Amino acid sequence: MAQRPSAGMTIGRLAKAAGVGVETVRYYQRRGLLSSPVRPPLGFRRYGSDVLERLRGIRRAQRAGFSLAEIAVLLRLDRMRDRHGAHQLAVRKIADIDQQLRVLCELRRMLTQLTDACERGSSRLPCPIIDRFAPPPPS
Amino acid sequence: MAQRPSAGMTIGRLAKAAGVGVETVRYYQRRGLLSSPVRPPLGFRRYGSDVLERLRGIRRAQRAGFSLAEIAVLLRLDRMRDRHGAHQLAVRKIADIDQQLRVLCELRRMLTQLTDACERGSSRLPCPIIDRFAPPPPS
DNA sequence: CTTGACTCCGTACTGCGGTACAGGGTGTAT
DNA sequence: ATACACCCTGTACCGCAGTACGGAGTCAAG
Repeated sequence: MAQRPSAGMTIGRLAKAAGVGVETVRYYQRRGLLSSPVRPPLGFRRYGSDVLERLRGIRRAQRAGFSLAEIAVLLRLDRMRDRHGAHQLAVRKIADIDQQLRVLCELRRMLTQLTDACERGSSRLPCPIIDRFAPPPPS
Repeated sequence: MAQRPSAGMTIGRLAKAAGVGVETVRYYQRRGLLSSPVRPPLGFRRYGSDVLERLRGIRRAQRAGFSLAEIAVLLRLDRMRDRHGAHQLAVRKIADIDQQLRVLCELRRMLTQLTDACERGSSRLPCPIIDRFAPPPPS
C-alpha cells in the first residue's frame, strides 16, 4: 500500500479528463455547479472521481440543450430527489426545441425560395436576395 | 403647398414606424448599417422614407437569420451590385440552418426518449433525466 | 412662456458562457 | 537546488444585439 502522492486529481487533470479548460471548471465553481474542495493549508486542491462524474454530467446536460442556469435547477431537483420537477423541465425543453424547429424550417423555406429565384432570374434583374433585404438607397 | 414643418421624420417617429427603439436606430448607425443625416446647426436630424425602408430591410434580413455583421456585408454587396456574393451568403446560411436542424432533431429525440422513460418507469427508481444528467454526489 | 415630450451624445451595463491575464505560491523531476 | 509546469486569486475582457442612463439642448402646444 504505497501512500498515494495525494488522493485525487488536481484541477488541471480534472479539466483534461472532462475535456474542458481549467478556467471552465473554476467558472462552474463560481456558478455553484461544482463544489470546490477545501484547500489544504499547504498545497493544491484535490478532486475525486465524483467531481469528475458531475462535471461530465454537466457537459452532457449542456449538449442536451440545457443552459447552465437550468442545469443548476436540475442539480437542485436532484438533491431533493424531485423526479417530477426534472420531468417538467425536460418537457418544457422539448417544447422550446419544437418552437425553434418551426422557426428554422420557415426560415429555410424562405431562404431557399430566394436563392432559387436568384438562380433562375436573368442576371440583368436585381438580385431577389438583395432586393428583399437591402432596398437600395435612393441614389 | 404648405411648407412642411420640416421634411422627414425625427428619429423617434422613424423608430416607431419600423417598430424598433430609438436606441436601436442609433446602434445601427454606430454599426454603420444606417446613415445618419447631418445635423442642422439648429434642431434635430430628419429622416426620409428611404432610411425607413432600409431599416425595415435590416429587420427583414434579421428575421431571415442574418446577423448584423452579415447584413453589413449584404449591404456592401448591394452597393457593389454583387448578386453572386449575396447568393453565396444565402446558400451558406441555408447550410448553417440545416446543421442547426440536425442538432435540434437529435436533441429532441434524446429528450423525448428520456421523458418517455421517466413516465414509464416506476417512481421508485431514480429518474432517468436526473440520472443521465446529474449523477448524484457519492454521499 | 412654461411645460412636457422629444433629441443628442457619450458611456456603461445586460446575459450567456466562458477566456485571458497578472502576480503570486507550490509540486515534482532532474 | 533549480527549473519548470502547474495551481491560486482576482479582475478584466470577448462577441452579440441591444438597453439604460445622465445631463444637456430643442421643439411644439397650451
